[in-house]
Amino acid sequence: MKQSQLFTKTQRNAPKDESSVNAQLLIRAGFADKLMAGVYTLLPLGLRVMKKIENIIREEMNAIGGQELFMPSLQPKENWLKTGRWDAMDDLYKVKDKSDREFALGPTHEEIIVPLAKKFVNSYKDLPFAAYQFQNKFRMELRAKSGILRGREFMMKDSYSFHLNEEDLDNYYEKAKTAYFNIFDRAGIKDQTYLTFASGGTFSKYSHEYQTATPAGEDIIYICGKCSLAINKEIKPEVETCPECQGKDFREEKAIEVGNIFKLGTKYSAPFDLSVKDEKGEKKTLVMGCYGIGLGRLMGTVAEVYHDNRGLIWPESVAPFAVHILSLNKNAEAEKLYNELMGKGIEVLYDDREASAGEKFADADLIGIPCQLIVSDKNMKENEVEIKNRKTGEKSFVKFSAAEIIKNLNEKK
RNA sequence: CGGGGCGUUGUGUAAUGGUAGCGCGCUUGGUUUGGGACCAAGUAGUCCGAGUUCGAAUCUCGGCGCCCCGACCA
Repeated sequence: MKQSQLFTKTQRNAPKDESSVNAQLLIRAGFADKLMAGVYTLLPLGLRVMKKIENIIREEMNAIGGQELFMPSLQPKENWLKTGRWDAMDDLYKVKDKSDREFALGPTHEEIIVPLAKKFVNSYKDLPFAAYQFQNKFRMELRAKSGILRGREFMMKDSYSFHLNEEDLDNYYEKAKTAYFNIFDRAGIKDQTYLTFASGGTFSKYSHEYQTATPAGEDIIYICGKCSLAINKEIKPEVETCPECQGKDFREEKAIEVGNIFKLGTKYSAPFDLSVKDEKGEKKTLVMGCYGIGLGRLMGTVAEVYHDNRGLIWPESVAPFAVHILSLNKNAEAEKLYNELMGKGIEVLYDDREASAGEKFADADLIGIPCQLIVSDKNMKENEVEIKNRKTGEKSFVKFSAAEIIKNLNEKK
């Protein structure tokens, strides 16, 4: 994409009403715009990052047999009454239509997927299965905060698995754990993301959170020095030794909860009487698991983990573009290179604006595309392109040819 | 929901009772082009409502909004 065509612009100053790093940088660089507290528009650059994250998650969910679907946000009150959450959940958005009929704006989708499963699942032979979606969730947070990390409307991947018995759930749950680590690995934050014991399991004693250690985190976790499993502060008083390795050595870190998986048991299947006949003809209420990842929160977390004083530094896997061409001259070379790279399927942002070199460098560093290609008269004298790594600042010069550039990029992977 | 802070052009700020000013952006013209260039001329603002006062961005009351701390967060 040509940067001159991009309708968003960078801002030199951070907005005064944002103090979190993720919001300051994402807004300054033109990835997001705040509509109101806890509600953000994703701008073209931000949406590209979100789609990258979404695709990583989709691939990993498909790999463990997840089937993608899409459920509504506007939901009938009756379903929520059935589980008791119409009254019990105080962050539920409730809306009325003209005839005073009430609806919920979905904060999660157990109330929808369980009745849905009931329509199709009749036999133990239909089990197990897992379904997932990417959907905006609505939660009436009393206090939205930390930029895009805690919003009132936010994109979430939620999956639900359905099983005949606990053993089968355990089996799938372990697969989900692995898939989640793959996701955080591919998003570039594996090294600082910890599997964390937390409260909230209705079936097992604990649920599992994926917590990414960063000073911007809202949660406090205790990381076992021996096996790197972590324990959320909310349950630490109950847990003296590491449940995994019996270690007693913990270090405290602030962390962001980027994912959470639960064994739900029959908590939601029972109210809707979601059951099948087993091999002996006996009625069995289904056992469920649920698995969530906040995509916006993941994006914000990556921003918190990867930035410097000049701006964002995206991992290649989630960067809005693979390369950023900075044209410092008025000749046609940069445009040619742009077309050639695009022709080879490379995602390119091309800074073709009438702007000073310094402004282009500053904006490129702010936007944080991992690889900058600098085309200038100086470099063209040698018939070269300068390749600059956003993260390390390392520069290399290669022949002015798309093939040479691609070769160089591949060598660095 | 409790506590604290804040609300001035698109954005960041100054003006503490007396002419709403500055940087950036944007527009026009010209000169520039390897780390947010320069000159000139323009553009645009006191969150909303009430009150005090000769006079309110400034003081008072109410509302709305935003940020931070806490509580809350299947």
